[in-house]
Amino acid sequence: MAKADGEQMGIVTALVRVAFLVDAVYADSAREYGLTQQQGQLLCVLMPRSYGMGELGGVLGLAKSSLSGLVDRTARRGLVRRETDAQDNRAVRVELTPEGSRLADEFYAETCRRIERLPSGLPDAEREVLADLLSRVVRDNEVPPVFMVLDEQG
Amino acid sequence: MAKADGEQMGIVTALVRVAFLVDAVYADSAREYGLTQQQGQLLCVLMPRSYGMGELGGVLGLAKSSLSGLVDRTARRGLVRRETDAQDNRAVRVELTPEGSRLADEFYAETCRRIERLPSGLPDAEREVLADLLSRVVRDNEVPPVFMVLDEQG
DNA sequence: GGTGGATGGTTCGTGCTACGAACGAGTATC
DNA sequence: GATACTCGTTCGTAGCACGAACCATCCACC
Repeated sequence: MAKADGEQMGIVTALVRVAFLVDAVYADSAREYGLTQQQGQLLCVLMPRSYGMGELGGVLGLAKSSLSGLVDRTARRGLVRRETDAQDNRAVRVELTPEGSRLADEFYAETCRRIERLPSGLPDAEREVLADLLSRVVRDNEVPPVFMVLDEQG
Repeated sequence: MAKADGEQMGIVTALVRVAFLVDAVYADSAREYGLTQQQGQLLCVLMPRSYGMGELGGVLGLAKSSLSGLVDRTARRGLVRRETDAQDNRAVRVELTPEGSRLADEFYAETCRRIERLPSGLPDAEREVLADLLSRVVRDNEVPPVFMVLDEQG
């Protein structure tokens, strides 16, 4: 059943291609702030609060050693720091530095502007439907909070 | 306006989190076939036809040097090969080997199965709406064919 | 209190991946 | 024939991924 403006792709192809698109926009936005995609992602996750390494690894889907490296490199940039956990001397909590928080805010805001443009060809009502359907997919699949909901900011 | 099962996130957050989800599933699927995400992506792009390096770089969004490296590593695996372009001796065309084609088919089929499960919590009608809306976002943003539409296969 | 297992995180080794600059071979234009 | 441009590779560099091994700390059990 071809649509007027070309054959419709299935849900699978549409999801993969949209993911590719979002990744590209996200990576371009990060690059503007001198960040890699992974560093940007780390900063975004840390915006609401600090995380332990175990939980952070779970959210980002990274092996422990990968996360140690990512935190090392980002800490070396002065954007995050490790604090000893008062309740468990084995653990550390990772949090944004003031510089990291400032950069995260700017990166997050700019990334929101860019991502927001992607569905701008849809009428408002359809964009609302899209947001609802995608939100339910996110919830059904228990996607971790890799990007803040807009009103979560301080 | 909170939904019954939690506050709805905006379109931006939903898009980013869905992309994160799809990426994770795609990477897991690739790993099952001994592929990295980028190698899997390369194989998928090459399924319909061969590509020149310039065009391939454009589709995948990679620098020329990055693509040379990716093709090198994948060729070393015996999954792709370079052919001299008959019309331009500077150029090469990259195509799947028989082994690469076989692996690409399996990887693609399995990835389709896994991605197809993601929106399975939605009723059929809503999934159809989601496919339509996402397809339009893909078209509006001129996303390159990084993943085949299902009926394109031979 | 001592012991053993589990947990939290780091280091190491290895390979993949990204980019810009520079380069060589081939093509197109004058 | 000379020059500019194109195509793709190589080089140098840095980031990033994982599993194995390790060390320090915590907790349960005796």
